[in-house]
Amino acid sequence: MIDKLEFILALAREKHFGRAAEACGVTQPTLSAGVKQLEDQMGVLLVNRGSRFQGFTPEGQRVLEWARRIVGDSRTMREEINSLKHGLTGRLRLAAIPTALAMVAALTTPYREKHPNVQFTIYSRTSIEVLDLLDNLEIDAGITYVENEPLGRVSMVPLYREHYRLLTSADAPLGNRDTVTWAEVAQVPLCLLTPDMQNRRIIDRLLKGAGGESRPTLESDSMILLYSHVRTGRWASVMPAKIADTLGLTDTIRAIPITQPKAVQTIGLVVPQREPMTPITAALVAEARRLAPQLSG
Amino acid sequence: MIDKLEFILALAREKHFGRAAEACGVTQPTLSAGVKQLEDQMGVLLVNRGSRFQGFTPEGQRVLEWARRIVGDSRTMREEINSLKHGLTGRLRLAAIPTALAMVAALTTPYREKHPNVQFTIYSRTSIEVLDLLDNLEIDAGITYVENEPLGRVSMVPLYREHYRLLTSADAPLGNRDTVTWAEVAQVPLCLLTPDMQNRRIIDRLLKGAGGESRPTLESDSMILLYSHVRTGRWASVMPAKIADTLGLTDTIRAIPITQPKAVQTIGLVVPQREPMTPITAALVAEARRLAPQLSG
DNA sequence: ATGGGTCGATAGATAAACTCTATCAATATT
DNA sequence: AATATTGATAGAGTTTATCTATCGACCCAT
Repeated sequence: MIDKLEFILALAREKHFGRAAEACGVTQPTLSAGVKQLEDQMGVLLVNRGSRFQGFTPEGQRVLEWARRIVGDSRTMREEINSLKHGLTGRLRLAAIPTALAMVAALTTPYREKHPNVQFTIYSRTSIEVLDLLDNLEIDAGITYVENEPLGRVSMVPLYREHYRLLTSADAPLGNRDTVTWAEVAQVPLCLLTPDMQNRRIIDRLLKGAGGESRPTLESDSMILLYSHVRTGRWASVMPAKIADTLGLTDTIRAIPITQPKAVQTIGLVVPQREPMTPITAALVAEARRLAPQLSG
Repeated sequence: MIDKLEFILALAREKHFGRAAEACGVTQPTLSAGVKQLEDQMGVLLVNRGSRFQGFTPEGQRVLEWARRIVGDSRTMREEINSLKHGLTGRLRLAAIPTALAMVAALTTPYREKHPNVQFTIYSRTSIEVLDLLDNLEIDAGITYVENEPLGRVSMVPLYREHYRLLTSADAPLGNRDTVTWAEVAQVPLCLLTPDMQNRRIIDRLLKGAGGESRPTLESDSMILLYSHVRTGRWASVMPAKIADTLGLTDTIRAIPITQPKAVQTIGLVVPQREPMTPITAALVAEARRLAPQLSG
């Protein structure tokens, strides 16, 4: 029964019988039969079909909600029992927005010291995708902005606040300054994240607010790519202080605080709002709470 | 998978493989195999056996907790989907303490007017049994004392307060009084509920508190039996005002308020503390909230 | 001790279910 | 109109589930 509910979850995120089946490790007829069996048991059509997937019926949407809950609980149960026997083992699946990736190590390192048998899978995703993955039980926790997007049925632990820096070569324009304003930054050609990233949208808003415009010379969804360009000394970028510090400054590259306005965004750990949490997730939340005071600033 | 969890629930309440199997509608080997399969999947022993059931292991107790939740959720899901399609249908299983039985009709009658397709099963049970049945998902709601027993993971809606009356023939001693005290009641030979009923224990306490002793001439677990004896005019009893009124007074039988102390016990509706409730249960809670103000006093 | 009774595990046969491959009909896409 | 994609269906093979019958361990009475 529970595996049939997993079919529903897979169908919800893949919106395609074939791919959903593949994700569940079964063939498409098997998944179709499973969905049909659920429909028979409930006595209601759950999925609108017209030779292709056309979303869920109202009843199907309710079943989907319940499936999230029941499947989640059954996984949590397994994990909890396993922890009772073997201590904390298994895999912690985490997704973080690119600008937060650099601080993930601050969470995983002490975590691993306490629970050496837990393995990690960490995805780099947009803030919206992080919440999606959480909803679909594809990750155990996310690290993202906690203020802007409407958070659904999740709990959050604030971790730190983002302060922005202009990364630029020391001999470039503004390169010798101790602080710069957003208005000044708006004059510089920048390397920025792609617009599907919330960080980019925040920076766009700040630039526009300072009377400038966002016309980045180069866009990417990879922080490493942005940074490697800045390292050449011929490009500039705007990054949160945390990641700028982590990536390390050379003698030629400077990270100049941007003031006026001194923008801050809160980044936090987000986990499904369910009691009790899986032991693996609970341990991460504990770690986040421990870490938050040190990071804050 | 979920049906295996139902095996665990049945085993928890029957404490016997054979009876649990019967309760699940399967044979004993089937239930044994189901439990073993769960144990294999979890990789842990769940049940202590020594040629007979000896309770759950610590892991088994955790699984039991989860089973309550997961099985409950899956039933709620089915019911909710069914309600979406056919309106409120199905069976509302209710258990009430004997002294509250008379007021159940005040709940079921308006309920039935709004939801004519819901059927009722109503058990008369002790207050402890009511909570047990709730825990084991054998009933949807209970009506019992809400103050005395420690209530577990349940929500409650207060319904009314019990005031006690001496039921006695008009020509018996005290029969002509407008009020009596507990001390006086203690002098009368009474018909009372059996001591496993909390109502009896409360009355015992009150009698003892008034310097008397509880030596009922007749005990029964049936209010009808008690009342039929009182109706002969040769017996007396102590009952809550609600039930005395409902049973109806004849010209020869009087229900005399007992004062000093004017004892009151709150009776309420108890339902499993789970969000969301089954539609059938939610409707009952709504009815209870609507009814409570009228009943109070 | 010994024998009847109870309880849960086990074996083997049967029935039910599940899942696969192959294919079809309906709809999109070009 | 030709082709590709999508999900449903048919049929075979396998797995899983359930039953009946029986066994061994334990309990309790004699």
